[in-house]
Amino acid sequence: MQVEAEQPARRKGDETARRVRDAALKLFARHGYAAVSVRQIATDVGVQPGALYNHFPTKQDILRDLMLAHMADLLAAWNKDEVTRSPGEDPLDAFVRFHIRYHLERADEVFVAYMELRNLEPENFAEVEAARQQYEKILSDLLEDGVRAGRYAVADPKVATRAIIAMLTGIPTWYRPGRGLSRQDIETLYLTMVRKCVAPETSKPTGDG
Amino acid sequence: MQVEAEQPARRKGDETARRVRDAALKLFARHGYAAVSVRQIATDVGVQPGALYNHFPTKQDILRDLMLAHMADLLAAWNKDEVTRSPGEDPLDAFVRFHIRYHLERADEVFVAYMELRNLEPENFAEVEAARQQYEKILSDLLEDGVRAGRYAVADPKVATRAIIAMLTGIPTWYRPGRGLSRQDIETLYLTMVRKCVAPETSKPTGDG
DNA sequence: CAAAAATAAATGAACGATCATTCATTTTCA
DNA sequence: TGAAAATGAATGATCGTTCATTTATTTTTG
Repeated sequence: MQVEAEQPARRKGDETARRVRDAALKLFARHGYAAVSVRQIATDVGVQPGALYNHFPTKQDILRDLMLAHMADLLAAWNKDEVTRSPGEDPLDAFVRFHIRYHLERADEVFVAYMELRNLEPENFAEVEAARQQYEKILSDLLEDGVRAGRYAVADPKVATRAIIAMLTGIPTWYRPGRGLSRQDIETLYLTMVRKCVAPETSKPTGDG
Repeated sequence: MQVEAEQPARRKGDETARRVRDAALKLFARHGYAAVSVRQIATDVGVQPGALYNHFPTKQDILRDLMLAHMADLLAAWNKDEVTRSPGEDPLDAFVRFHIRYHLERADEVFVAYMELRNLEPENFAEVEAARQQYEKILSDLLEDGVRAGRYAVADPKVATRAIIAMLTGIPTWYRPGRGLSRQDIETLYLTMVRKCVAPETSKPTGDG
């Protein structure tokens, strides 16, 4: 007898693996990888602990899976954004908008990907780190191009990249959609700040010190 | 407050407690609170696990101690900075310089204070959070004053506060003194970016989007 | 100042609980 | 019917913490 309506066409095993990922993501985001037990994940999935090992060899592999998938999704989403967007748009504007939207949509993934780096075994860390650098390179290339073209002015594009990404990635740590500012407000505010930050025509220094 | 009139003078015991804090700070910064065992801390201190409980009632209290002390030190350091600095200096410049210097000097404390918030029990979290908001208020007050005086222009000082602090606090996650840029270089680069970010005279928008 | 009493700190061994993981067996389902 | 999935129980290891006892230091005395 069917307890719940399930999609009969879908392979059940894939379904469980997906639910493991979902449960682990939420638990890791809330409590941290090291503080979450395999038993907690299993309980959330509604299964015995041993059953998880039909889908993931170890707890570490669940984390690895989540983080690599996140980085791959992020890069894929950027590539898709690049081809979809209107050709005249300023690349930095596009990046900022993309980054904010993606990071607000996938807050848990982003949070885990940042916080749990140190809990990755070395080889897994190296993979994730490579993807992270790939993503950073998008912005720094874009800044370097803009500097060459005279559209932006930054003394050190690599440092500016770090600064901008830190600024944007910090948003999900405090912003909760639905109360106060809208997503659009956030986009506008940060877009303005980032633009000014790299603007070629500096306003004069405050000059009273 | 509580009346602790008789202070038992400085004893050797304080020394062990200090070593526990030092060891715990380094271990928590490197591996995370949840991933570090009391036994590891005791080993680093050079003592048996049970001996730690002569100085801290629980593992949680070690974390609480580290985080509250960090926040208190941070606020105290700012107050000291405020009275020491030259009176003509722009307050935002002073804040940025202070924040960068302090956060580069105390990288482990800062990292733990940020990463381990979720491992604090509720009442401990509330205390730390209150101090954090107090520190944020320094910058947002300063921005609001500057906006009123026309020295800065930011649409939302609270958001700008978050953005600037995220940007600056991100520095210790990638910057290692001694190779490449000097601390002075970092200060200059970030000071320039922050100034531009809040500058009252905006350069014209890039205008091709 | 030295002996005795009091206090503090550290030891070493243990506590029950929980950890990630394994596995023989049973259930599920194409 | 056969393979994948889940169970339920167990593994040894490690977790934070406790505790009776020993060792070290400080305070109180004569």
